[in-house]
Amino acid sequence: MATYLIRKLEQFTQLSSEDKQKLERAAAAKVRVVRPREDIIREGDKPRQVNLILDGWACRYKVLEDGRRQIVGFLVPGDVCDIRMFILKQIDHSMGALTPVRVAEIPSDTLLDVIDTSPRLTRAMWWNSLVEEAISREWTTSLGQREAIERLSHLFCELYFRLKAVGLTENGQGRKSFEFPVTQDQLADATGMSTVHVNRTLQLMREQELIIWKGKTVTIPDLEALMSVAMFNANYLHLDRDGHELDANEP
Amino acid sequence: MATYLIRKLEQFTQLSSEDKQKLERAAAAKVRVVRPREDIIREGDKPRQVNLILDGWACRYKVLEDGRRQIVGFLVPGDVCDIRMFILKQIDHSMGALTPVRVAEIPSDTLLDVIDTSPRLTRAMWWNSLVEEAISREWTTSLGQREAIERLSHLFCELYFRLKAVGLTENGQGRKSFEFPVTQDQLADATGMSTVHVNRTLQLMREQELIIWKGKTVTIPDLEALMSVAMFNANYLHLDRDGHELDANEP
DNA sequence: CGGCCGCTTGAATACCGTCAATTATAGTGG
DNA sequence: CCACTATAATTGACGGTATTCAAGCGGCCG
Repeated sequence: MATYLIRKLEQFTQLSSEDKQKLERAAAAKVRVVRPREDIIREGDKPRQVNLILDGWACRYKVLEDGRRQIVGFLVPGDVCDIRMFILKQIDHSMGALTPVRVAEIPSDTLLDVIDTSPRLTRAMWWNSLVEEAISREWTTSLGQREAIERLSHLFCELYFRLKAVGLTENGQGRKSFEFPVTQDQLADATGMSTVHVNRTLQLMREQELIIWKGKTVTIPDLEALMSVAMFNANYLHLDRDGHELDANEP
Repeated sequence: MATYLIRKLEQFTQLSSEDKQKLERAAAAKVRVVRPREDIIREGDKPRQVNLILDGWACRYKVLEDGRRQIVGFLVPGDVCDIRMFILKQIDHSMGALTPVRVAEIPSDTLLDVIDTSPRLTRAMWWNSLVEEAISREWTTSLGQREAIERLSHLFCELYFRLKAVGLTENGQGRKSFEFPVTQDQLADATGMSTVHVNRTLQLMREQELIIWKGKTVTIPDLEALMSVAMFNANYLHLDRDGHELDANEP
């Protein structure tokens, strides 16, 4: 159940089988299914438990008084939505399902117990938080400095690397692809662009063979080229096993 | 020395005198002075210790390959730059001084000891991280959805509330003010606008009496009005003592 | 097969960026 | 104390990127 989370954390350090079992047990407790367009949790709610995305896509978003909406991050399998947020009276942003989503509802205490009794897991979860913060800063940078085509390219790069880390990409004859069940409207809300401009920029990207997007599958024919357009530097995702000295010593 | 940090944390929960002494002792260890335009820490560096801003203004920023720069957050007295970042091989963004800055260099272990031996401080520092993340999301929202005048207004609101929390604002006859030693160039880098447009938007804001900016002092004649233009909702800063049930029981 | 949702297109326009030059302010040294 | 210099703020003109509005197309699902 917690396979994706485990895979992700192992980008930082190799977990022990005990670590993994603990996570599996915690995640197996209670599973909720959220339908597309429904919220997993809504701004103003009192946080109750930790939500772990088992399957499907969701997003974090904020809504302004006048209805303008900004998606501030995508949530994919393995993402933990709101660890430690239970200390707040109310949550400050919403999380909504983009596809049918299976969410593990883990009592905060349970998860903290699991994490805090293993120094390795403690560090791995710190790492996870640090990466999330870095992603958020990168979004700010994209929205502030990158123009349309760079911004979209950067987002596709981010998602490719994140999905690769949890094993949700394919790699056929050098062309990398992944499921991308997001509409152009949602892409517009995420990049701070109008839908029309997203559409036109995507056409440009297809012409330049930066991406192929058919149905719900995105293919990247030439990752180097896409990264170059995006000025993408993967360092901020910290996928190079920064915590290898903590690796569990198992066969 | 750690006065501002203590004041900030007490927006979440009342600390005990022991908590405060521990923080004071940790922050007194080693103090470094960084001059304007110098970096406190640079992207790619190996994080060595935790940096606490004692005095002065700094910012977090990212630089793209072609030199474009985005400021992704302001750092003011009481802000902790990089707690827990020492587990990473290299840091993913830079922090630069905007004014002369006094920084307390706290060994990571020292700070973790202090924090982890007091459940109250543990929670208070969680809260601090959650607020920083929320601020980052709000910047993304501003850059994505708010137009120029709203964006600048929102930033002034954020800074007013943050500075008020650490006691760095004045309140003369209903007009709120604070030191704001930031140039229009830097403001442009922070809001993702050109300097020219920042300048013109500020003129507009002065005409509408949303702000008065003389020398290095910003005055807000009518906070309600500014908040309204910015569509500012202070909830995300969580300044309403969410952790009051942890309050230390002291006179 | 009809309807809805998402994608696409065109035209007009607004917002904001760039370039380049000028004015103001502050810090420095004679 | 004042000239000198660097930095910061301001202005005008122009162009480009992106938004808005509105309409048409197309595929998927009941």
